[in-house]
Amino acid sequence: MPADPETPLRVDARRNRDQIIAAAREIFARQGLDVSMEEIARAAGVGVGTLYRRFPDRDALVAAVARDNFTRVLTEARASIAEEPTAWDALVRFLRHSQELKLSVQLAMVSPAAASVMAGDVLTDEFRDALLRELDAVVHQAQAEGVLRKDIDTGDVAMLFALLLRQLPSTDDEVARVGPDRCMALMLDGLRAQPGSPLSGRPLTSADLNWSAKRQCPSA
Amino acid sequence: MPADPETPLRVDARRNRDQIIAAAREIFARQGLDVSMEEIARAAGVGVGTLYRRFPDRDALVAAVARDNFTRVLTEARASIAEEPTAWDALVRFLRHSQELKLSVQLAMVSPAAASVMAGDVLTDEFRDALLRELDAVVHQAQAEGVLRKDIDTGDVAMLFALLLRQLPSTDDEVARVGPDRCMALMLDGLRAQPGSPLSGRPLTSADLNWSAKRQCPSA
Amino acid sequence: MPADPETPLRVDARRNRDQIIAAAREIFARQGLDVSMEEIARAAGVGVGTLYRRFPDRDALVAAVARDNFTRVLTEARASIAEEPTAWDALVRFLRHSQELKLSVQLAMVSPAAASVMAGDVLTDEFRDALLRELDAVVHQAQAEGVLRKDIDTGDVAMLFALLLRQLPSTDDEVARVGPDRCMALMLDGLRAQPGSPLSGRPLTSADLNWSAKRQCPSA
Amino acid sequence: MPADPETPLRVDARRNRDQIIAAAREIFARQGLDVSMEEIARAAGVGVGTLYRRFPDRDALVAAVARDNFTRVLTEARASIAEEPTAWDALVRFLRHSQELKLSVQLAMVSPAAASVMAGDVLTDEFRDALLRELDAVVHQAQAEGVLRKDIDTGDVAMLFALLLRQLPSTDDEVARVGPDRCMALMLDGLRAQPGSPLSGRPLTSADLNWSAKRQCPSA
DNA sequence: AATGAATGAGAGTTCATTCAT
DNA sequence: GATGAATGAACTCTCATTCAT
Repeated sequence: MPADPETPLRVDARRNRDQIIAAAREIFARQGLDVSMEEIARAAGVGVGTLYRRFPDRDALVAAVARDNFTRVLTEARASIAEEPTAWDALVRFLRHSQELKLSVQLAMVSPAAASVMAGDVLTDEFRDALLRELDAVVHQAQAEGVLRKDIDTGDVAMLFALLLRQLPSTDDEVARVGPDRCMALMLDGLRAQPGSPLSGRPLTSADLNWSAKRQCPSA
Repeated sequence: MPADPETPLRVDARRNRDQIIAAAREIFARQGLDVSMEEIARAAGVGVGTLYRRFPDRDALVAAVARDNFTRVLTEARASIAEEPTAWDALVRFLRHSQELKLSVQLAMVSPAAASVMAGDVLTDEFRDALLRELDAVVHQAQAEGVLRKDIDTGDVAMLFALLLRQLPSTDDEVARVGPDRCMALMLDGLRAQPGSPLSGRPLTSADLNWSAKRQCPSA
Repeated sequence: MPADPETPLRVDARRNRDQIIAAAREIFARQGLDVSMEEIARAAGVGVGTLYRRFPDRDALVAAVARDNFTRVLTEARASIAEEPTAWDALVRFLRHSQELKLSVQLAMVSPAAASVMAGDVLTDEFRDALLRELDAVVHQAQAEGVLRKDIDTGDVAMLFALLLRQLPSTDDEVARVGPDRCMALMLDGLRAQPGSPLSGRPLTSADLNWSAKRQCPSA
Repeated sequence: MPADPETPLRVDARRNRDQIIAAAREIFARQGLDVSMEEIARAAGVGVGTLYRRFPDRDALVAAVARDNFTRVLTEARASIAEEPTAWDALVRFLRHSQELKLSVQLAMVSPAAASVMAGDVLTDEFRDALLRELDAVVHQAQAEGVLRKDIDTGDVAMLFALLLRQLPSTDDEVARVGPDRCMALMLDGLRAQPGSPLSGRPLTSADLNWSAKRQCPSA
């Protein structure tokens, strides 16, 4: 019993943990959150008992999957910024690549059930803050570059971006493939519009995005 | 003994039925489909038994709520077309007003669970087809008006529109109020962009949107 | 509200009552006791409310059906005795004709659920006693006639007879038609056997058949 | 993960399974099939969950109890044949001992509800066929021995025998004890009658007893 | 008096979680 | 440490019975 939470897990335990998260991510993405623990354990090739040894309850597993995904998104965001020549390019690449993460990220932010799970999770908050800091920088710089319209702020971009992070209603294969790309391109054109049409309210900043905080729904 | 389904319900039965659908719509919108029948019945002010007398099972209730909403959307679409001076205005008003229906419409098209319930429902198919016909007309006319970009088609508009029909991650009140409006305005600017940035694939038509048709997922 | 239970029902009420009993008899015979009140009411062409006005609860209906059948059996028993030349012939005819009543009579005596319903019902007791009195006479006289073996009594005959009052496992049509007849003939040969094989215990009299009395199963 | 159904159960699981079947047999015999799963679980000393882990649903439990009993009957039939000096003695012993199994066997063949559960069950069919083969041999040999009347066949014996496999209306203890024995003896005398009275139809063979086969009743 | 709508207790079944092996 | 068996609360749905129309 490692009293110290920092104590790294034994290799096999670590492997189990990873397998479970991977399996859960896959299944959550494919079928939504409504899966039994039994099924996740089976997909991960372990018994339920093992699953529960790693994650005290269902919510802990969901949170872990969500955290895992935030990390991936953050990593990708940083890579985009580091490797692309302009902030606008970084933003585009980030959005485009995050498409790949769509299936999993949506769970972390979209499902009301998942959201309530994440409420108040410290690690999640940190990740989100870090992500928003990066995004802030890109957005403001893209505006300085003159490509991104000036009457918006990071919050607006993030919201638009969040919309894309949902699975579209399934259609046939071709549409499923190009549809999201086309939507994104249309959105990017909207973000680039100069002059755009007047927007109601004020630019929404990253501070306006206290996602999932102050949640009160007790049951969901 | 009204064996005939056409036989109108008794007034009180009718009232109950309406209350149930209203309550279900409200709750589904707020908490998603994952609500117990008990809870819906309570919200509607009736007993579970009554709920089940009206709707043979959970799916029947979901389907009824969905159909109810399709009707509302269709009505609003037609009103927009009839009353607005230009097709573009009609499109904008439709999208804007459908915002109000957002909470409920999403159930009909977005949730995979709901989608599987609707699969093969004749009435739903009719509503969808009627809706797409109206949308087709508006879109093409708006392009003729020169406002809507030419490299897209009804399917693209509908997809973008469908994205908005999701509940945004809840934030504080002000953001929740203006956020969707701003997103929509940005999207509209994207749809209006002339010239827009190049889009991948070909314009998606209304025929590409065989939502929920030919579904085979056995489990969902 | 007729304070006097003797007050005859109005003609239409009477007709309803009869229709309900007839419908219930039919359905009970065909599908067993496990039928909803709704279904019985529908088969009788009345609403549930009417059914409940006539029979205060489910058990009362079952009891009424049972009593109705006892009456029929008793009538047939008396007719057999009156019209047949020998007691043995009367017995045979009675058993053979009661075959026709089988489907319904079994409910009154066979199903444990029904039995518990009948427990302590005064009218049922009277009918049964009357029936046994008739049977006693026939049995003893048939013994006096020298046809029926002497080492048995009415209780034995009744038990054997009760066995036949069950629906045989369904087979194909031909078997279903002749099977019961053959069984009965074999039983009659057993009853006629002179000398028969030794029987354990003592002859069972009609007094030994306190069917369904002193029942204690509370739930069934 | 025993995907293989052959994998033997863990000892404790096995013990629970047996307890459940035993409890179910007892209760079914006493009160009929109309018992709640809760009650069966309680009688077996386990939770409902355990019951459902072992038997996916109510029908599976009924089927398991039935199969268990067919095995017992078959075993007894074979022992009778092996150990008794004549076929007639084997038949008598079999019938007499199967009396003990009466309470449970009736479930397998008598209740219409149970019958529909067993329809198409392969194991049940095998057991029944094996049982009828044994019975065929005994019956024909007993006829060769000159004890059993010649105008009947296995089907007739089985039908008569099946009648006994029902619970008699309960009476007082003494009668309940000797009653079935006396009935059986009377039946045996009927089977032995030489010459017996003429029987309608033709001898029913074991092939006539396609119990519960080709069932099509969808509701029962 | 008749009808059928409403009710709610209870049955079958699932699944998150605990615990013996 | 891992496993999967056991548990029981919760959910969906049915039906005997009551009550407004």
